Amino acid sequence: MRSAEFDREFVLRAAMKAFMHKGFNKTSMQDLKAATGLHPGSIYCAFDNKKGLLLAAIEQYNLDSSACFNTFFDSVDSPLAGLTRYLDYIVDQCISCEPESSCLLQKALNELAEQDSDVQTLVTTQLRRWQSGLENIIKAAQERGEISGTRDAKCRARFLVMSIYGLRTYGYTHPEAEDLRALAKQVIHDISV
Amino acid sequence: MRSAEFDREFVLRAAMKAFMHKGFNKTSMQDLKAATGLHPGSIYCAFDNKKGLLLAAIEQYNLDSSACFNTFFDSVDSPLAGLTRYLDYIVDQCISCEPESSCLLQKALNELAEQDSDVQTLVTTQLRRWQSGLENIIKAAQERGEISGTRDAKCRARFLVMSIYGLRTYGYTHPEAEDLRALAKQVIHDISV
DNA sequence: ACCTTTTTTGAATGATCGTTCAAGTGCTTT
DNA sequence: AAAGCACTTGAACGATCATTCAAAAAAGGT
Repeated sequence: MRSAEFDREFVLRAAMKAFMHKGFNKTSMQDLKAATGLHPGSIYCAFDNKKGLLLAAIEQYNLDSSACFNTFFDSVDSPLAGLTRYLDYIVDQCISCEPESSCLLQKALNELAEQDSDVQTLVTTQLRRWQSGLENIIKAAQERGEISGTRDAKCRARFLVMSIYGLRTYGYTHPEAEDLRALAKQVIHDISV
Repeated sequence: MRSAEFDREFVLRAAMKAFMHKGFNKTSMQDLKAATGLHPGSIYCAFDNKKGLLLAAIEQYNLDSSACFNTFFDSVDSPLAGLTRYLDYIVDQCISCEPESSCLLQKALNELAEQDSDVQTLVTTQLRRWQSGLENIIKAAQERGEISGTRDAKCRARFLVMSIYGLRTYGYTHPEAEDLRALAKQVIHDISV
């Protein structure tokens, strides 16, 4: 046996960035070779094909961003404050206008979900996981009385996911800090009441 | 002089559909030839190149959907009722899961805005127009007392645009009528209060 | 130290891409 | 009716695409 030389996480993060910059179809194997440092043969050996690399990159994206997600709720203070910080962070990403700060799941969804059922299935699974993470936070906030119980947590989590999608898309055309922060603030308010 | 044989609107609507099905990059000139019935030479003669056809299709999309938009507010009854019907219509589109019912502006934005400034500029312009249309409706609703004046119309229009983006994206992963209708209902409520 | 096994390498492949162009076709004007 | 011009046609172009493969390199097991 001989173990692979390349660092899998490094390669997947590089591929992630490449896909976020140009989208799936516009990113060529040459681009991926340049970004990852892997020759075509190695990519095909490790990930089957270009789509396999995308699927692996999406999984890595989910690992990374769920780790990031958790940092907002690790500390001991209120879940609602965590949500507020989380939305602030997303607004920061929108303002930065860097393709690397966009959401790979959303990009893949818009470009490929209607065409490729593998991508559709994987992205849907990952997004459901994220939504249920949000649902738990909301539930905790409701138990603390920070968020009203007039609507159940699942419904509120759905609204939050929808709003974050919307915020990111809106940011593409209108990346102005003040307005995006006001939108985020209203989302937090509408979630709480 | 000799006038063009093809029906420009028909061609642009056909191209629209093709782009909505596969996205810009994945739609080949062969696809466009099949969809529009135009040979490559005619397309290049009339629209310069593939991107030119996309830009023209986006403009046609805007004409069509702003005409459609107006039908929801032509009648004499309340602007708020119009907004409700409009959101219902968008939810219907989400539920149908037909690529032709998606939003070309949103697709183009996600796939190309970060890469191509012509597309970015055109889409941003069109979206601003749509937003200001919504703003006028909201203003009218506020004058009638249907929507509270605690927040200004521009801010509410922004929130509505954001929510509709979000709704459409959310629909890709979760096209279930009941849940989407509940989300739309909450959006209308949050807009009004 | 040698042999097996696996990865890496990078050139080559056939397919398909967007685009061009010269010949053909048919209005429109004179 | 004839001539001119603009549009249509569809084959051909070079470029680039995702993918393959055989040779070279390197690690592990004995």
